[in-house]
Amino acid sequence: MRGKPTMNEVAREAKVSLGTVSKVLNGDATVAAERRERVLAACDRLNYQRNQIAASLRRRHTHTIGIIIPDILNTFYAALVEKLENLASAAGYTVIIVTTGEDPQRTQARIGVLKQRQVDGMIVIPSLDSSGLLATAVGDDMPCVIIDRIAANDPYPSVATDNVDAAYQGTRHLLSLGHRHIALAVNTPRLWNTQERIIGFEQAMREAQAKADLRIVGMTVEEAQLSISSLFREPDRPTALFTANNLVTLGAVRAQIDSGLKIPDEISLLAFDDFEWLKLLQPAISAIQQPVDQIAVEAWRLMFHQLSKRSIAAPHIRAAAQLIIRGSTVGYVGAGRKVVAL
Amino acid sequence: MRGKPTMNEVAREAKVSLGTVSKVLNGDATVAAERRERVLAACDRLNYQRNQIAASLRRRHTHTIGIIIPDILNTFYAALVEKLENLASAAGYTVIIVTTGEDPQRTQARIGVLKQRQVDGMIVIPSLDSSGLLATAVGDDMPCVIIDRIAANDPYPSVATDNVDAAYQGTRHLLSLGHRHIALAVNTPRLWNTQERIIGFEQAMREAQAKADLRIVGMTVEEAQLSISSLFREPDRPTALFTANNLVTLGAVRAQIDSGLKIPDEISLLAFDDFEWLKLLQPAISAIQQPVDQIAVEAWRLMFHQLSKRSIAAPHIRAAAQLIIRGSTVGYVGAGRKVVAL
DNA sequence: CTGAAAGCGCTTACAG
DNA sequence: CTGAAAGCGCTTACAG
Repeated sequence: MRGKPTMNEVAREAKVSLGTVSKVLNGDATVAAERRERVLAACDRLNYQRNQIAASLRRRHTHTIGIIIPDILNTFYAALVEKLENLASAAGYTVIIVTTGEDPQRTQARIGVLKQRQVDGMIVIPSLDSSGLLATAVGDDMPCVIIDRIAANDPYPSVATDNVDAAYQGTRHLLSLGHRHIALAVNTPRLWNTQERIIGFEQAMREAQAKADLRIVGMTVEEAQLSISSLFREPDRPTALFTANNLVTLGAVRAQIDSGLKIPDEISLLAFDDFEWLKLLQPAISAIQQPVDQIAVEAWRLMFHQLSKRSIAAPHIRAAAQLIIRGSTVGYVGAGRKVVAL
Repeated sequence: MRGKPTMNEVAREAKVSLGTVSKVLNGDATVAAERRERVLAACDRLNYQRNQIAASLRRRHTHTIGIIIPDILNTFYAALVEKLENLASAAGYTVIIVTTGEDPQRTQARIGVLKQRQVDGMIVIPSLDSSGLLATAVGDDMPCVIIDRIAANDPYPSVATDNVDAAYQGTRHLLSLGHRHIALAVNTPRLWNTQERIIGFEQAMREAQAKADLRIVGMTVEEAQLSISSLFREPDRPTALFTANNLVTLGAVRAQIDSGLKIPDEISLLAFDDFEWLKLLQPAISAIQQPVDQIAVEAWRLMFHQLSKRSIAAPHIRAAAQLIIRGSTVGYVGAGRKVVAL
């Protein structure tokens, strides 16, 4: 075997025409059984592998989907990607993953390479501040679905957690424990999903007439750690902290270790986003678990419908999150901290 | 703008020939400055994006690299991928990531799709039991580099942590604390990197004439947890546990929580593979940190040399790991446990 | 049911 | 320095 065999060589080997080989490889039923066998045997003998690039050029689609995420090291995105890859793969699609690092420039550049590679569609988690250029960068003849970070004016179908409700339920849980002063630590209100979490939080606090303490702590773990450390040092600090995403949670746990504050006695902690290691901490950290599988499934469905030019009934999907109660949010007894302080 | 503009349309717009457009877009210097400008302006006006599929078909390479890993949710692999993606991207390559889930069948299938997609090369972490079919699946005209899980008979260049030395150093550290009975918990000796870690461990133990206690605990966190839980219940259990990879570490920490054993007083813990959350546990867990960045850099270099048909001087690279000492491995005082038991 | 031929959108000798 | 033409390896009307 010298070089890769072409379809032409298979045709010669099987003593049929090039078009016939193509047809049997594409499952066209109009080929006589006997010739089909000859073709299959020839493919086998030559160890033939079809050149998808040539097929793609001719067919004018590549069976490739671009996935655009901020960062593959964030396990929330990694979980989404893993699920999407399986879904796509099962449907005969392959996936190209690119990361933006929250950089609008890089986002635009990566979208460009995806378009040059002629992806059939894109599934994107917009990077910070990129929602403006998204529509022009992606274009309007490109099937696209937005996940997780949805903006009000996105022209594409979308699927995300019902953030307002999730934050509302989480806050209600904290309130039910007797907390009256709760801080919500968020990365930045410039992200729509964060804004929604703020809305849910503030609504629950307003209804309970409790003190809503909103803290903007930054996009990185280090920034969050610093900011939350100083929050913990405030004389009138909250009795419960609700962290609005996984990076902030990481910062909060670090800050808690620095401060020596006891969980849940001195500070209750509730995390948005659930992870394996939250269960390993002592006490384990309560969390809002986002419906990652469901988001991936719906996103793929939305994508697949667009690829097949089928119409989409409900193009904006919100999936319910789940509150998981662990040791970090139990047994707060109201003014317990003050009693201890006496 | 209707449909995507082709290079032909750009040529017409710029009033030059098709070949001239191709030349300026490919940086060919033999085009008069004035015509070059016209072409660039036309590209701009039409918002032209080159069709890479067509270019790839003609050029007979795609500037695409396949990356084959067991699992994207494992942060060790994710970190490798992230680094490799950046390196490749900087060199004008795009990357297709596929996962094997440790399944040889799936590995073979995924390699097949990568070949059909005409990737220029593959960087692979072989899945369990796949090293036999790897050479035949990949073929010998495909540039390939193996990382992390190297087998003795791999015909490709490779880069990995110096596992023997890393395990040796880790074991020496435990011995220096006074431990005489140490268990090494491994996933499976069918993996070459695991075998190497066993060798380093056993060598250090032999030299110290201490009791080497090798435990095979399985590939999943759940299996490891079960197996280590029962280890912890043995009357004559070891005073230190060395976990040979990150999944086993996860199982060990779960088992430790179940057992209520105190770290480091009742059991010292040293982990192969370092992670953010190991620092957040109380006490923090000591770890062997693999040189992820260096592995990625060397792997890319090896790949790039093959792509450019340059010769490779040292095709089998071993990079040194680093021992990071934290609270889980301090102050063991020899027979301390027995004293407490009196 | 079968094969000859056109064409997908580029790159690349080649002749001028 | 420029353009006309061949060709990358397929798929797909089309005529038979």
